Amino acid sequence: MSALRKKPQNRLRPAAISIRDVARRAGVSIATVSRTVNGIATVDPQLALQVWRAIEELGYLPNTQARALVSGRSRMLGLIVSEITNPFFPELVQEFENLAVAQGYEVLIGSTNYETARTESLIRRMLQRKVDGIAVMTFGIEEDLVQKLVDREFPLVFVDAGPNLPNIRILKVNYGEGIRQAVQHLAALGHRSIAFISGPLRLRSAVARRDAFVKSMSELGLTTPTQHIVEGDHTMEGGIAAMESLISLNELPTAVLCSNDMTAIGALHALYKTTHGVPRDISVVGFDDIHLAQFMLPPLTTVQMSCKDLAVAAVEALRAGIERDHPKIMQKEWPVSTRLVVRRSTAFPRGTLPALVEGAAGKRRGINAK
Amino acid sequence: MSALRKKPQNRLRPAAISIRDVARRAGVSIATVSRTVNGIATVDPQLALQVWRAIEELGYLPNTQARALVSGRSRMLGLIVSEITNPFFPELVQEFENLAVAQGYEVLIGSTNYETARTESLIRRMLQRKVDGIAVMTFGIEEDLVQKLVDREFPLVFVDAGPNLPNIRILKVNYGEGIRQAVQHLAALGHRSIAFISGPLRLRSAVARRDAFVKSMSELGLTTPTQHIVEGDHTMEGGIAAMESLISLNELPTAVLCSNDMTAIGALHALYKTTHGVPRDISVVGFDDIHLAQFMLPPLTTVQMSCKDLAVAAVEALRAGIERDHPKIMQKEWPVSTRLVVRRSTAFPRGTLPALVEGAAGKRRGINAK
DNA sequence: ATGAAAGCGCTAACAC
DNA sequence: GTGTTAGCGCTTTCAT
Repeated sequence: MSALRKKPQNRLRPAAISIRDVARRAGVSIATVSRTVNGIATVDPQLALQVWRAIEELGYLPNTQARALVSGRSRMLGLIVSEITNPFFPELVQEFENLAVAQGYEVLIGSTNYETARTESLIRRMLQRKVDGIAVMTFGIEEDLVQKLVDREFPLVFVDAGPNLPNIRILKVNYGEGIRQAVQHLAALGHRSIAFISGPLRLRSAVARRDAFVKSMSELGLTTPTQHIVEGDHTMEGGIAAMESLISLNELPTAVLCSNDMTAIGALHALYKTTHGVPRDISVVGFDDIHLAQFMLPPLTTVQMSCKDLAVAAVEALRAGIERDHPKIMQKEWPVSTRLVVRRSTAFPRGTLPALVEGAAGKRRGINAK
Repeated sequence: MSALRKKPQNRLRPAAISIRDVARRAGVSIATVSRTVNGIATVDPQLALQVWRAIEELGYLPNTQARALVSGRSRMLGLIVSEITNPFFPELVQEFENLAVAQGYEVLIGSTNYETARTESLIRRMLQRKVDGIAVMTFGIEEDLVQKLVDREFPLVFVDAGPNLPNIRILKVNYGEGIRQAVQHLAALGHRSIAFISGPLRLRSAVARRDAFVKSMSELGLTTPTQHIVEGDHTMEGGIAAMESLISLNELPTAVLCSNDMTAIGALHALYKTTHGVPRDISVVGFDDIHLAQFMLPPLTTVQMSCKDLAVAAVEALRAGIERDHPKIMQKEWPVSTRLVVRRSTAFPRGTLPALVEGAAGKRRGINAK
């Protein structure tokens, strides 16, 4: 009874159809099956046909694990985002995934929730699953966590900034572009007192957005008092808190630019609660242009950062790091542009002539118009 | 030069630290390393210590692919959702992922976008990656796609309905509960003419929600004319269209219950565009209670279906199908409850005495109050 | 053009 | 209690 026993069958599920079954059925060796499946040109067309038929009949699916084990490549990409529940990220995930799948990659997603421990375990898990590369789209990450990844000489993509190393590629978002358009739009309407609700300032991308705002303002000869730059945290709750602190000020701004759309939605909500009208009393501008933005009340004027562009750049940059024959293998920086989308949450400032005329004509209505 | 060559090094990245390196460093066999890593009790504590130290020093991470190959289990769970960009799903994904990771599983996510071809490729990819089980949380899926999965005798979880087979577990959402509360809440406020915007009716869960509404209405002796039940598609755009068709009717309802929150947000938007006030003219109720719901203008009254509960049930039901020694291995149906959350988008119907009193007192403000 | 065989990193049976 | 060893399913030499 001992010499005959071959397969111990201690596995939990019955073994699936394997390459050997196909080979037997097609009357060829497993090498030929492998070659056929991988589209190696030297296989006799006749044999290839037999193999494909056998595959069809048996419903064979190559075992990805085994393939990965022998090839050293998993064809999986890691995608790390800040918070999957921030609507911007699902949109990004969707685009990223579509592109990755089209290139034959699977995507492992993880959100850091801004927690270091969580991020660490995320990275360890992805490393262990042998992803071929990781895109860190958190718009900022703590430095020593970066180190963990960098040490592995492993294809990586960061947004905005990252160590200058051969395996690292950076997506350079041109915040200036869109934010300048936003500031100029507000200035053209007549706004002079424009506040800014930033993201969490330990994230470099949040700093970059704030700096772009300050720069655009000074280009127009406008300054922003310190108390008109409030730190938020890129959530609706943070937007509410920041807007409330702005409202409590003696000098209320006539417009507020937010570091992302969730913050802007929170600001809208805070204004609603305190019976301030948007855009009648205060104009609000967001950043990201999430799908939801156009459905806000009023529809949100916002700076669009295209998820599609971001995802395309991320996937291509990763592939450039992974695939030996990628055309842009040497490209380190991948540009992403931004632009303003004007909707209904911005208008002439309160008390100005155009605003009064508009108000009388009743053409533009903010919410809470009393 | 031929007899000596061992490692062909044709792989793309240098081979990582393997179990053999650890064994060598710790001066033990690879079996001992394996036992140590897997927490097998029979290992000598002294040796175990040496092994752990070696692991530490080398930064060894066990290769998940190899583990999966030999054990026949990948410790990956598939999670299929309808649309990752519908905010309900990221919340679900988040909860699901947290639970799965806590149990040592990784999650492969896919959204069908209601496309059959996409769903098919999704299923094939997950099968090929050898996930240990799949939770299909699309709230309805086409029957022959189900078949593809069912045939594989593979742990599966569906929502609401699915084939009665040993490997399949069903999450039974108690729609009646929350929807009855919603209808009774509206009826208590004095609403008699309540419309319903459904989801896409080819999805069984959408039908279940509509039926729960009709049943709750008839329990109160209320009927809903056919034209007051409009089919949406669980998107904001669909909610807008459905609400607009409702508005164009001769007999405008005083309240609208929606099959999900996105539909309700669309409805809010449509009402805003046509200068109808919420809740002054029309009360709106959503379903799901996504995080965003409380930040809508006005904050949305909605039926909460807890993501957490849903995720807990899904992960546990999957584990019951995967793990031989799971306590609830025989449980086929996993209940999930729903309940009403009252916010500001519902009020007394227009023209009724309480509404007039409220209006005069100015206590409750809807948007667009003119 | 095809097949035989080595071996990817690991687990588990078996021998000691 | 520990080591030796046989595969898991596949790709890729190497020999034919």
